[in-house]
Amino acid sequence: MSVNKVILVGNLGKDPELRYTASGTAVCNFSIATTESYKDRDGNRQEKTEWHNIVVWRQLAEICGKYLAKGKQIYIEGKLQTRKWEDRDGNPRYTTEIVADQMQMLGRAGDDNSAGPRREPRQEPSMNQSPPQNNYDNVQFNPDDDIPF
Amino acid sequence: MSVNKVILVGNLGKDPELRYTASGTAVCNFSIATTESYKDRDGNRQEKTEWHNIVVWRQLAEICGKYLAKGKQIYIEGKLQTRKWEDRDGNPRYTTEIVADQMQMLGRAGDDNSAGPRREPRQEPSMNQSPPQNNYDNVQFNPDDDIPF
Amino acid sequence: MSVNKVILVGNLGKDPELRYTASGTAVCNFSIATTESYKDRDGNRQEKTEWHNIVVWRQLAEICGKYLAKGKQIYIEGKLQTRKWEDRDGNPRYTTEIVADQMQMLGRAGDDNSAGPRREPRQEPSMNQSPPQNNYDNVQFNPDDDIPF
Amino acid sequence: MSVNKVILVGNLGKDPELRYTASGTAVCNFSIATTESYKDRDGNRQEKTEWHNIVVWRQLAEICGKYLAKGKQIYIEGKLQTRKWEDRDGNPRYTTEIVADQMQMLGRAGDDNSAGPRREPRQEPSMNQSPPQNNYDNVQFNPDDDIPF
DNA sequence: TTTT
DNA sequence: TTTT
Repeated sequence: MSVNKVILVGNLGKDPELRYTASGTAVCNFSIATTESYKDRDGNRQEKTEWHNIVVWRQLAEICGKYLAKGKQIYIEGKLQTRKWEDRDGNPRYTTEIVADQMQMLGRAGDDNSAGPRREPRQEPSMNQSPPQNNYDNVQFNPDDDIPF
Repeated sequence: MSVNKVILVGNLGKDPELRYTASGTAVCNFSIATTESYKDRDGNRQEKTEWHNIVVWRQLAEICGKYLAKGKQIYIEGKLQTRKWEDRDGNPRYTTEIVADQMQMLGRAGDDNSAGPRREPRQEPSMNQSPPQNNYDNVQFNPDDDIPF
Repeated sequence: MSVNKVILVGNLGKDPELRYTASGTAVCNFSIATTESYKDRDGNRQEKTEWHNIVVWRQLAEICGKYLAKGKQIYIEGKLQTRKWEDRDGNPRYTTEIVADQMQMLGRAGDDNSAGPRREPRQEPSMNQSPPQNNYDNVQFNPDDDIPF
Repeated sequence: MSVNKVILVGNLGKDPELRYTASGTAVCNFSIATTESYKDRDGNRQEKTEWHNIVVWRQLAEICGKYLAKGKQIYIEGKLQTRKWEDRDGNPRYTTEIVADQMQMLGRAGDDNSAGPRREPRQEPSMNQSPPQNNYDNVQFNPDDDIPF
């Protein structure tokens, strides 16, 4: 009885990060920027950029890790999810992410947005970054789990 | 060159809060829940509820303040916006909200989702709540501003 | 490299029609109305209703046949598809439908939009209707086919 | 109490056609293709292309007429509308179009999807084409009308 | 053909 | 941190 849907078209700010949970499930993180232009009260054109944290799981994670790169323009469809975590002082903190289940690379073949792997899919060495980076180490997925979030 | 769109169908967790900026612009805040059901690894049906903070401005804010109420099911369309604020220790904190520009009340006349004002639009007494409540007092809008965010 | 998405919230004009292809694949057809209100040049409020033909396949078709009914308000997500057929004079004709892959019943339990089967899922006796009714008799699906359209 | 929304990312099949109603309102028509790939029952990758007729009004029509061209990849957001017309034998016919209110050119500067006017906005000489081309000649709009469809 |  |  509910709908939770996000649709974004934007550009990656950095290369995506592909990782694996302890049980071997692929997860890919990256952020994309959307920019809105508007006129301020003086009639001058201004821009406002919004950054969105994207999480992708399983097969689509592998594809994102393999084909996406900094600067690429993509279409993302997914759902909003707010994740709770604790900062170093044990205080509760919340981070909102888009859990994407569809991704389309935009632009046409021949430009930087063309198909074809950009590089060897690079697995990130570790996950010691401070939040909002998720640490999935303590998540005990089976690789074939139908992960519900 | 970008798209930032959120579509939600969910139910209000509380009555909406209608306020006005110092310059008289109406702003309405409320949160809605979306619930997803899935089967866990034991095959049992589980539910996961997500809460979304909604912000509405100007005329639509007045409508939301007047017609929405706790429990009502609505359709929301808007954009994602992450707002930065400081906690009491001066640390940067971020809250993600949906700035809605379309709202539809769902359900049919005769149920609790019917049309007709639920009450006198209630203006909240103050805005001294802790974040993620936005404090718009220091925002100097003109009422007719084309507020860009 | 493309996106084809339709999102509708509207009411069924009639009970849905559930059928099966020769190979046993369930297909459900119904139409929903969306209504837009606007002001004409005299400032009078006018309404314009749009009718949308919905097609649903397989498991979701069974659900729609079982739970939907005339008047119910639903959320539909799917894709646009234009189907070519021939009228009685052999002229080519085109009908645009929404092939839905997600459906949500709206409203809350207790009203007419509540859950629970409305009746025995009724299979339509035949398909001798004139277009835009699709005649799937000559479609040779295997029940488990991953029907691509 | 309803929602009627279409979201497309696709490529123009031809240059857009910019026209004006008798009262001077700009209207732009073009079609875009979306392509879906799937595997047939033999496991072979197949493609299915869908064509969508787009109608844009007023200021956005001028922009589309000026900047869009055959082959360009765009994002379109709008609503479904089925228009009734009569064929030469006086039989009723129906054409479904997307009335777009948002358009974004995709891809990055430097490729064929770059910004900058492609040519002088070309006004089509006449509108004697057979349907589904709309003939707006008998529509009596005032240029500033808030055209409701 | 629905609904408000 | 992107892009225009």
